[in-house]
Amino acid sequence: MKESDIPDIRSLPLLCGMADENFDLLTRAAYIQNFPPQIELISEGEPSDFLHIVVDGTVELFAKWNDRETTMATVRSPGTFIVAASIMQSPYLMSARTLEKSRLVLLPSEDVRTLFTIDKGFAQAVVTELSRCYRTLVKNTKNLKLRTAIERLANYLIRKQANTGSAQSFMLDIEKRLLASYLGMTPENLSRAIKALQPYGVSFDGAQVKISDAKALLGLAKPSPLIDNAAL
Amino acid sequence: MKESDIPDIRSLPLLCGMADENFDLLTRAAYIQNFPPQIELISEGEPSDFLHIVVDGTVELFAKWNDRETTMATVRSPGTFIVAASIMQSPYLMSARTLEKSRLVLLPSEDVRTLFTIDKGFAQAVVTELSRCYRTLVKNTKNLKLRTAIERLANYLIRKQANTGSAQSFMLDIEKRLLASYLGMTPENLSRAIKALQPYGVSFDGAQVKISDAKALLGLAKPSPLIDNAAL
DNA sequence: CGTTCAATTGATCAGCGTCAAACTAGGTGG
DNA sequence: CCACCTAGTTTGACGCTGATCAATTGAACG
Repeated sequence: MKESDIPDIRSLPLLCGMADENFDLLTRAAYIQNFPPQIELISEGEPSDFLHIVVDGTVELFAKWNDRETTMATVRSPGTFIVAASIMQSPYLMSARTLEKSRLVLLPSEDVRTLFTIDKGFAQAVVTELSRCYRTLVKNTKNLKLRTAIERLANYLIRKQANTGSAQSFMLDIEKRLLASYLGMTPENLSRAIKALQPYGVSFDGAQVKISDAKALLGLAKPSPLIDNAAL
Repeated sequence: MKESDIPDIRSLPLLCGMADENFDLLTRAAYIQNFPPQIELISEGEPSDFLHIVVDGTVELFAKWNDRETTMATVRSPGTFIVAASIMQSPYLMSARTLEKSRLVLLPSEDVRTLFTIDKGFAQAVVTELSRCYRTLVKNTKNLKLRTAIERLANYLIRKQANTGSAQSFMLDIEKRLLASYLGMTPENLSRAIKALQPYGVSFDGAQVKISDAKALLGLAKPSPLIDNAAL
């Protein structure tokens, strides 16, 4: 790892509570790397050699069985993945691929386990991050199992609108095919879901979205903090 | 907590690595309780006051939204639930109910967080347990999203058979309606799945199951360690 | 201009839930 | 001993959700 990379990662949630001497130890063992989109970073079944931290970009976690494939979660900076596999010294249960140009830190799993026992701040950060991952997965699963595709889209738009200043109009910042995957549906189905939201005052013009009747959309979406609030 | 309860719980995976003096501290704060079947232990949205440990019995974790309900996981002894919520001081994301007569230990979340910082053995056990919960949820989600109802039943039967000595015939140890819920389907659908397995040499007589052509069943089920192996 | 790939649209189908009805088995009380 | 009740189970009919396949449109780019 180069000197110049260090400031970028010192402040990551997982590492900022760590004692300086331990952080130095870690940086000597860690890698930082840039990846183009659509690169498969890890494959399920492989031994978990590295804990991955997303510094920039987006990574999709997915799983396969018998020629079928499903998206399990999407990790954005500053998230991490495979904390659990690293801790347990067990094989990956999911594969990961970049969705866009991304920058990752790779920490050798062995060092993660060592640091966990010698650095209290890091131990605290690991357990917090692991809890966050667990709860994110629970919320994701609830979203998928309890809501229809249309309801998932409606809630996504409401969250997006809130994140972009609550203006009536805003831009989608990802391709629709990726959005479809992120929402757990096919691109065809997303097209239909978009049309199905028209009666609720939602109109699309390319990547431009306009919500003209927020109340009607809320009535359909029925957002719940126990599913939609990322901070919880 | 009574003196007589202590031996039962000293050896639980979450507690056995703990220093004696810390364990004593904990037992003075913890509760141990028996519950009849079908009792709702916690409800999603409530503050997470206690970490729960299943000493005996079975607990179902489920979630609701907008009058719909879905099973998220099933916890058997010696499992735990709501570790993540306890650590994060966040509200429960799932509700829990007993499926059968069960015996639980309740540890106040505040003590869990305190002990985590002062007892290394406990910290290690917590992070291991949390990782296990996470990975169990991932496997569960893969099972549900990648397999059809029939395939899930086939894999369940194969696992069950292995657990009961690999005999050709064995008994289901739970009601079919509970099995249906555990496998993420309706009782009606389970009935149909059972019939659909007949061509693969599986016959039911009440709770008695007979697998006459294990090879055919395996060909359908295609079990994978990354989904079906509880130890991974 | 063609080439390419995303996005849309329509037709069709598989999986599974819902509803209602029939069937079964295990108790209970006359 | 039998009629009756209840709850779990099974069966059939039906509909909804969403995937798949194929064809078309649209937009970006060399």
